[in-house]
Amino acid sequence: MHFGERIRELRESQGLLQRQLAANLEIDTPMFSKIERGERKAKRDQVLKIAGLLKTNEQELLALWLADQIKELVTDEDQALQALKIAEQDINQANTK
Amino acid sequence: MHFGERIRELRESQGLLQRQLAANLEIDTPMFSKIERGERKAKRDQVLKIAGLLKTNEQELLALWLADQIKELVTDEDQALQALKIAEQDINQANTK
DNA sequence: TATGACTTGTCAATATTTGGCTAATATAAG
DNA sequence: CTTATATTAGCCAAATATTGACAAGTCATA
Repeated sequence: MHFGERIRELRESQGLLQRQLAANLEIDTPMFSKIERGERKAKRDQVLKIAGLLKTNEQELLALWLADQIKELVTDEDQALQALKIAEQDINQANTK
Repeated sequence: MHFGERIRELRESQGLLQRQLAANLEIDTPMFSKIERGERKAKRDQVLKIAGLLKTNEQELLALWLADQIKELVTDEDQALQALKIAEQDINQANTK
């Protein structure tokens, strides 16, 4: 489940149209469509606005949005999983220190 | 241990100078210095060249280089670890499918 | 002081990202 | 079949980020 899929689910379950959310984000409908399909990446502040508009958890959407970017970064890399492990260790290290 | 630290270790243990490696990469010494200190990010093909010049494992360096970028992407995000988990799951999913 | 290795700060060139526009497609109603 | 509305596709310009070069600085040592 990527970010776009999730916001589409939420949007449709609430009977909202792309153009309504797009208007609130001050972008046009084609751009919003691209974000939902994962063709374009939302900006961080757009994620927060979307969470507000869809009355959902900011944390969940931010996590999906970040995960999309991580996946994008490591796709086609043989060392993808190894790199994730290293990053995780380093972050944990930093947190406990 | 980030990418720059590792290549500095390797370079110094082999008695090489920044300007020697920089010349081989066709960048100037200040740029190489910045890469070692993590102030600038190497490009992927530079990572491979560096591995060759330092006679070391491409995989190890690529993993560190990717990990740096992942960390950069998620620093200051509360959902960093959660996002890493999601990305890991999705990648494993894709691999087994 | 003088030299060599490395670092810092700034700038221009380049590349990437973002968003808007127009047109195309799909779906549903009359 | 036509119309109306929603969504998607493709292209282009504006904004932003990245890359590398250059000049000047620090630091250590002879």
